[in-house]
Amino acid sequence: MAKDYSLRSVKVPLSPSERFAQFLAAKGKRMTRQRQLIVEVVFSHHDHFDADELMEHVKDLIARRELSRPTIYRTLSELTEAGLIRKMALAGRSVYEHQYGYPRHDHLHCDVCNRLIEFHSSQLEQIVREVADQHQFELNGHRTFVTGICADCRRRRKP
Amino acid sequence: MAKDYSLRSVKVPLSPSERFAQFLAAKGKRMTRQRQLIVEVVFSHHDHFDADELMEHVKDLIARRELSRPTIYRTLSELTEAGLIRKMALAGRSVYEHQYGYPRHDHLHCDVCNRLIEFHSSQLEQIVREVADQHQFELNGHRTFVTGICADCRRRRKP
DNA sequence: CTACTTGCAAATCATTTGCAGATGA
DNA sequence: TCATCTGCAAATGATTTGCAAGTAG
Repeated sequence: MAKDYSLRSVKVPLSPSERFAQFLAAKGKRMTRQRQLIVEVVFSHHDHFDADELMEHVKDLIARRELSRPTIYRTLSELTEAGLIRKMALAGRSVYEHQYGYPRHDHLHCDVCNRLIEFHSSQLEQIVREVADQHQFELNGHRTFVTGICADCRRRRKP
Repeated sequence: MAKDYSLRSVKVPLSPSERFAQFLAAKGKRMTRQRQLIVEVVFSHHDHFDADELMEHVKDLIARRELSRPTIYRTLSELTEAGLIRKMALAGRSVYEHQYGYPRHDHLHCDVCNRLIEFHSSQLEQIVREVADQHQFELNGHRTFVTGICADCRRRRKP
């Protein structure tokens, strides 16, 4: 079920769910049926998603009350805390993406179709390092969103 | 009442309130006492702020019911639409900053004290142009947030 | 005049929390 | 066993909306 990966994945020693189990154990927390399920769904395809989109993927389970909204929100927080996924604030709601096993990157955001396109630039990273340095800033990371209109939407607009 | 401006301002033909009046007129809208007041408060000092902080600046007016929360929200949207201010999603809530009469810039965000520090890098802008180009993306703008720990907080931590 | 605005109260919307029963180590 | 979970229902908190009364042009 290969998707349109714009960046390659990175080899990791543990699967996301193993890595999550490890994180939970270190915190005295447990790997439950629900948490297991959520990691698997989240990592079953590379995509940007929000809580509602994830909800959509498991709506039958929710209907069967084998999973609930609060648990999804709770688990997304834990996955974020564990560094498996990354949370970003985009137009009101929270959007998540894979972080574990996936290289650092930034985003192009299409104002028309709302799509997020990934890119990586080591020059950009270099500049960020320099700027942090100039401000005696202890660098943790950065996020760049480039906004505009994607190639597809441009074509669609000017036929 | 000079603040710690990290970037210079830019000459503009109209004051923010004049510019706003013009925008409103073009839309068949009116310059009211409340809208006038809000532009003035917003542009009375250069700062990043959210709706609540603005509320705080005018709490006496709200108490006297010369102004209300909904009007503040409504006006912030209009100011954003008019391009006078810029809205950014930061940790849950919306944060605003001046755009009119103020040069483009990006931000360093301190994870400890939450402060936003502005910087400008034409190299960064150049890279963004190149990336957009490579993706046949019609560039509108970009936002970069560099996260980490600011100089003050580092000093405070390691004495 | 009269369409645009405002404050108020109530509605939204996404997300969070308290709690009693269920369950993983 | 029993502390950690879960689903439920209700709470939150920021922002938005419907509406009757006020006001700018």
